[in-house]
Amino acid sequence: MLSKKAKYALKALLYLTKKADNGLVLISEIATQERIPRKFLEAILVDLKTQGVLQSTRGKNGGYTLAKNPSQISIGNIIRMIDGPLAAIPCVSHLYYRKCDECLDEETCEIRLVMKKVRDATAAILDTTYLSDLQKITVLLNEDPV
Amino acid sequence: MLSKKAKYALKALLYLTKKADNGLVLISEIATQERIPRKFLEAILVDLKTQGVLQSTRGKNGGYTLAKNPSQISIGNIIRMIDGPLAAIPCVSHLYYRKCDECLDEETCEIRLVMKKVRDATAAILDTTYLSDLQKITVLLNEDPV
DNA sequence: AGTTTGTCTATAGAATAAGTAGACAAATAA
DNA sequence: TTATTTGTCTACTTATTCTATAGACAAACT
Repeated sequence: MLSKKAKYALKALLYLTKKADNGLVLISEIATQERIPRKFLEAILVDLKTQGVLQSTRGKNGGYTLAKNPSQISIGNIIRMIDGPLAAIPCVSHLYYRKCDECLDEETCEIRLVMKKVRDATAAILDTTYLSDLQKITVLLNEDPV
Repeated sequence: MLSKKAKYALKALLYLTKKADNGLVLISEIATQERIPRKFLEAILVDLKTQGVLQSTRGKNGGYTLAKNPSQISIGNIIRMIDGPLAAIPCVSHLYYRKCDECLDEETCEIRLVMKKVRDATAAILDTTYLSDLQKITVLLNEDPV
């Protein structure tokens, strides 16, 4: 399961993608619009800033904005930043590989084989879907039929 | 992440698949061979029995065995029995559907769209892979080259 | 100097995961 | 019938992670 934290991160980034041309956006605006607990969101945004996807300024007229082009921020990486590995078991993760505790022989582990397939299928989707792609979808859905 | 419980369940079922022709298998044998805490495994097996994939008898010469053909028990359903939905967010689950708390409009939710793709890709793999398929893999790997 | 807005540190409460203990019930065997 | 073996049930405990909140602090602007 995706944590609420990761979901909030995605919502916030999507919101900032929408508002990308309007300059800085207040934490409290994002919180209200996306129904995210303010203080919780605060921590998430600081995290995303540290990871390099967000920029911020303090004081009057301050706020948050994307630090990169939305076409360079993949959904896969956002989830990794917050929740860690996409893989369901550590031994098939690419970036967070870890041996499973009880596993005797990784090479012949059947569970590993299926889970690797699942991880690869998941990564194939999430690592090729960017904020900009999702943004387009909303734009399309919001367009009034001619 | 797959819970340890689900992983233990898979390991136990795979072990029983291997031993399917040898009649009943003791909990303690599975626990030792697969390095699973005995008491914890006990609870898992009772669970799997309730769900209809295992049979058991008590007393001398008792133990556990599969209640169905390994070609009828999919990895997807085993995981569902123990961990619940395969989907990363409740609103894209088929069997455990639930509206997301903060979601204003499910129809236009971009996160939902990507996560649905991921869920479908995952289910496509896990619901078409059966214990018998994984069993074959081990058999192949264990065969000595001619 | 005052106001606005993000930042940092600490903590708390709830839920879930992981594991343990011990009495109990059924099947078999002596 | 009694003893032994093996699964079952109930109740905890412990640890970890998730979700969220409070409040002091720091920078930017007016």
